[in-house]
Amino acid sequence: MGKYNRLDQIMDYLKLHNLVTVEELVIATEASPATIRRDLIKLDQHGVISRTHGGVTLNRFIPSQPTTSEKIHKNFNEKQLIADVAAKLIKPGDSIALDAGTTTLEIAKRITQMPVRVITSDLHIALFLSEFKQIEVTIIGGKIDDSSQSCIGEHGRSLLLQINPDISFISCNSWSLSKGVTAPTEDKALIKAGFAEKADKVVLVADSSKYNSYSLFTSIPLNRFTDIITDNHLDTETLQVLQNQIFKLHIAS
Amino acid sequence: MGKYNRLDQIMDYLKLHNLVTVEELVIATEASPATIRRDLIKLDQHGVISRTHGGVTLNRFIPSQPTTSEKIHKNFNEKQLIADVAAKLIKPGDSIALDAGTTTLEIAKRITQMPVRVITSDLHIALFLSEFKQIEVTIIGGKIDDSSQSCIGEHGRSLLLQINPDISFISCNSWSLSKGVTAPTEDKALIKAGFAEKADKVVLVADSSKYNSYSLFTSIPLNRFTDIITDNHLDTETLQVLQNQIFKLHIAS
DNA sequence: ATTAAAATGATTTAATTTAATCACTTTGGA
DNA sequence: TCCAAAGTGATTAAATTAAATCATTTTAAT
Repeated sequence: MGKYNRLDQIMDYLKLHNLVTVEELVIATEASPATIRRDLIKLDQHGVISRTHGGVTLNRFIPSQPTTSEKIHKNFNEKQLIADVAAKLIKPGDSIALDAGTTTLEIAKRITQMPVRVITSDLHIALFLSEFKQIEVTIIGGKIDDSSQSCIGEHGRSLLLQINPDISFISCNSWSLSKGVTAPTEDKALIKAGFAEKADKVVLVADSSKYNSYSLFTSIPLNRFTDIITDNHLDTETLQVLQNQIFKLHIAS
Repeated sequence: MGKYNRLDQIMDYLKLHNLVTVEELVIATEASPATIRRDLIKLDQHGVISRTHGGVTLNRFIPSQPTTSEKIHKNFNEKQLIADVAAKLIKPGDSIALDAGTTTLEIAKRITQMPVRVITSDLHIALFLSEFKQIEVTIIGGKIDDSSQSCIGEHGRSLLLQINPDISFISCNSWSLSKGVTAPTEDKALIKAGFAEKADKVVLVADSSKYNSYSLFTSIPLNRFTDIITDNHLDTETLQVLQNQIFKLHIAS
């Protein structure tokens, strides 16, 4: 075979096979076990796979104890803390909307034992939560955006505009007081805005490292939110400004 | 912890954790390694998990070499053969619709390297295919049915009625000449019917073991199909009858 | 063409996991 | 209450995997 590079070969094999042994990969790639192990160490460091003594899997975004690389790269702890605070806002019986993202996935992991109704644009969240009987899951539908593996487009947005959740949790890659929550594409911005449209409480979950950056499309002005949950790394100046806004500011720590 | 039975505890832990070691489960359940291994053997025999030397994962329906129990329980080989035939009907550039199910998932696994557009109601298929760059994926959206982890309801159906795929692949749990394709709930029947509505080719993929059984709701009459793909275990009498119908009968073997 | 650097493969050793066995405990009738 | 059966835990031996080391091959630049 060996038509393209071995790391891609390994990744493709993992995409097709769930749980895999080193030996399987040796056969699939026609490389030696030593080489495979070296490759797996690399992939592990990138955080895309999980390893145990005899097994390898693709990380399907359900990891709870994150790989070391994940901890380093993506301020994991802050997201955990933010999700803790967010989950406390949820009561049994609530209808909640979950935007796509890793922080909202963390929220999802905290409500598995609670009877709630969830609407989401995120395939991982939908699939994950659908395994728990107490939870009724709705996915908004539409074209799948590769990078986030979530739904975009008018079809899904129209559903968001028909539904009135108790709480809507919105994540973002960039937010600021002047430009609000912004998104890199119009599609994503429209979906995010949809999440903010009909909910009783509209909650932003965003770590401080994303504050004061922005993308091309403004999605939601900050004064649309009823609550903003972030971590304790904002400087005191910004903190004071944000505390005097219409929304309630929660500092997770 | 130990409030409910250990097997459920293990399953819940697996739902949350992707790749797991025996030792982790020992800690989570407060049982001995020996007991955990005995439990894992049971779960493996039921086909719900995969094991290697040091690792355990939940089967997330992407297995390619199935567990032995799967082979026995669910006429796996027939589905493979049917999917082989089905995949051959697909050309690069096609728009195809995939109903929810394991047979259609097998079809999905055969088109990962082909540039096609896919619309589906199945969360597993959507998530799986969204990992491949060549493929544009759309999910119909709506409430998630627990048992099949696929979308049901009017919202998704409305999208199906707006779209005109080249080929629609429909699976089923029961089919017969007199009652057509039937489904256990009205919701599921309506979605299946939606898949048959606008497609150029409408293809039934169904193994012979499901022939001449039926559920409560008729979804699609057989004469709506342009092609039916099944295995070679139909008796000669039925075979003759089915060969003289309006659809083209493919026997996978 | 030559050489240094990187990547790979093979071998041996160490670490880890599993399987098998047996003793002990719990459970559900008689 | 007693007993049999099933389930559980601990121990040891066997099997499997990973890590470390070194020789070999490939690669890329001069």
